Amino acid sequence: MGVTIHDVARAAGVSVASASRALSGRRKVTAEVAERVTRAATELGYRPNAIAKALRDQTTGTIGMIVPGIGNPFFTTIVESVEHQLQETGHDLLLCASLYTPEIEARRLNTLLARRVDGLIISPCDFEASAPAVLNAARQVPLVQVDRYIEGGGADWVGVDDDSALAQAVDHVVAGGARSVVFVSSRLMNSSARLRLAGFQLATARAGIASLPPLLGEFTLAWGFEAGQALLAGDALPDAVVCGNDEIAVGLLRALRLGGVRVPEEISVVGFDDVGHAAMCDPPLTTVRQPVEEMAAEVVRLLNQVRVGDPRPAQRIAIAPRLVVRQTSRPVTRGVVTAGAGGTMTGDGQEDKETT
Amino acid sequence: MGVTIHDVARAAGVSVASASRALSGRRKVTAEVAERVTRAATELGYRPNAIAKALRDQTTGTIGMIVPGIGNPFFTTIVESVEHQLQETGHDLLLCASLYTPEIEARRLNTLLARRVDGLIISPCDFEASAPAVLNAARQVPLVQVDRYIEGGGADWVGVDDDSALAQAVDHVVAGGARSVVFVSSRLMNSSARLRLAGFQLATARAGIASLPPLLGEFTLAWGFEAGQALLAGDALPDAVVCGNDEIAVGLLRALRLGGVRVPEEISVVGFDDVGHAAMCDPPLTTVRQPVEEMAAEVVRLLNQVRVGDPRPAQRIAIAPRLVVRQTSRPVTRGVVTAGAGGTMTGDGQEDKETT
DNA sequence: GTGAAAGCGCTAACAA
DNA sequence: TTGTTAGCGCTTTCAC
Repeated sequence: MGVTIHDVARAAGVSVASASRALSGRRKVTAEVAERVTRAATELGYRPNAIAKALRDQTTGTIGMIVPGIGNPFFTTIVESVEHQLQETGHDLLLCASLYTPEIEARRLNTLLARRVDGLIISPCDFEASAPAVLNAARQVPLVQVDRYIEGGGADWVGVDDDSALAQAVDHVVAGGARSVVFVSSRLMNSSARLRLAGFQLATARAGIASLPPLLGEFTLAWGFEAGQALLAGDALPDAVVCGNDEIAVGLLRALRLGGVRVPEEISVVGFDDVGHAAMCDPPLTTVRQPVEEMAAEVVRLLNQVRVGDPRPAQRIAIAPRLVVRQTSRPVTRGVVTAGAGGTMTGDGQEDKETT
Repeated sequence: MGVTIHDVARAAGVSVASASRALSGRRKVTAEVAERVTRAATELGYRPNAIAKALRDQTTGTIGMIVPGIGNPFFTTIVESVEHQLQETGHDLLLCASLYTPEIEARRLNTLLARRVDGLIISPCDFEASAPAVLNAARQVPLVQVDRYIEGGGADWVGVDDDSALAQAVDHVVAGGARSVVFVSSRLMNSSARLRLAGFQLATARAGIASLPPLLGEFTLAWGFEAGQALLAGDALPDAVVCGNDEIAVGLLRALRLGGVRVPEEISVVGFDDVGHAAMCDPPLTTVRQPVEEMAAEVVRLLNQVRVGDPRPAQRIAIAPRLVVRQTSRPVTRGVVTAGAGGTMTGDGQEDKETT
């Protein structure tokens, strides 16, 4: 390291100001100077020091993002989409994981703030415990929550319309003949878990069917597997299971398979997210697809629009998801029209039937 | 933003130097001063500016990491492990994805270098095309490659011993009675694809069995599915398939299932990586587990030991992996001892049998 | 033990 | 158009 703009200026026989102007191209210099400077720069292997520029400009060209865990495919998808959206604005992404721990989350928030990120995107791990640190951060820098959010509505949020999602899932299994449905999801320490359970209960009530006690653990394969075993150990299987995410659904499917239960003949299973593996598990998973790319676009849009200290009310943007019908749910027996629900078996996701 | 150390110093009635000393605690100040400064800092909500500190110290406390794609679960696992290892050293991770594109990779490398990361961890997406940018970066800052590497051996590398891995996989299916084996993997634009194919060919030659022409596409579910269909369309199924990663294996399994082929009765399938889903697919996948945490530890160790400009030879560290036998491969019929290979069906990964 | 001041690399006033 | 210079916030000599 070590060749600075001074070195370039000296080599080109001009002042640092001219070198800076030539390099940035944002101010007029003679073609001659421009030429000499650029050549000197490449010859010396000059690399602009983004740190110095950031200190001078009071802006880093950096957006910080904190998600609970990068192991969860839903979060990696949303990270990818955000990164994709950020390309447009020329910002770099500083990604952190909170490991589902409010303390680590708060620490990450602090280091990102210390690094003077221009904006913050976060999916807070805990509905309550994450609140102080998130609100404090929102006071310093534009901040948008995605997917999960903190209590009190003090900061902007973009996510999925969980009520709509669960209504679609429940209505679908009911249309397939289910009369008893159980919800398998995460414990209620985060907003997603809360909203989805609430949406589920609303949907079952409206459909007039039995809502059995929910099984709440974690958003993981392991918990799905465990919950499946618990179901098998119970007196009678429900007609359908709706899951809080796809990981749970896949684990549950595995447990049911081991228990010799046929899906969807004996029981329907619906997931949530539509991660990559959903179309490749066996049978391919019927699930609610999150509109990840749209969510990411909204997040970035909101981030650019936020002004710290501006007392405008917090925005809340809930995007409607779409049910993707595959083969873990029984075909519709009445009411809803679903083209070719009993049709050919495909696993490549190309011929998924989607409700409209 | 905006409260600086000057503000703190003024509020505490001391000089900025004393404030700095008190805050960092790295130099002596009277208890009285320390107390006044810390109180002023908290009262004003002072946040040290890491950018200014970095400029002054010529070190950012930051490690840059570039992987081909964050959607591939193997890379997310290694990222998590690296992040975990970095906790110890107090460094933050700046994560980027190259999206499997050398041009994007080179750009990421440049912005990371501009941000003056203290070190670089990279899994170069292309064996050849990635080389110039990676070598150039290695000249500026400590750099360690992980998993994939560039041609010519010009930079340190930590990865898995692919020869050992493929030998274990091939020997295992051969021990189960396979006489013809096909390798399904990625095209040879990256080192992993090359090494694994080479390891496969070596292993089949040594085992004295038929090595059919490999099927090379991408490290994705979709390619695995497609390759499976190709296999089904062929004249005769091989006795076994060894895959370049687990994604391929899962996609392939799906295609075989749709084609009505029973695994492992009619054909054995072995994956590579042992990502989370491997234990939960159907049947649970026999695969070679990458020693990810050890790899991450080695990477970080190497990174701390690298000195730019130091002409020591490039290190190459290949860690031996371990075969995890689950249920996509036929039980051993002769030779190798594998405890309980015909035993109970479990899917939770707790009772996986591992070769020793 | 404390304070004044230099300087990290850069850009934008301000002058010329 | 070009050069000189101040200053972003911080830490660390160097005097005292």
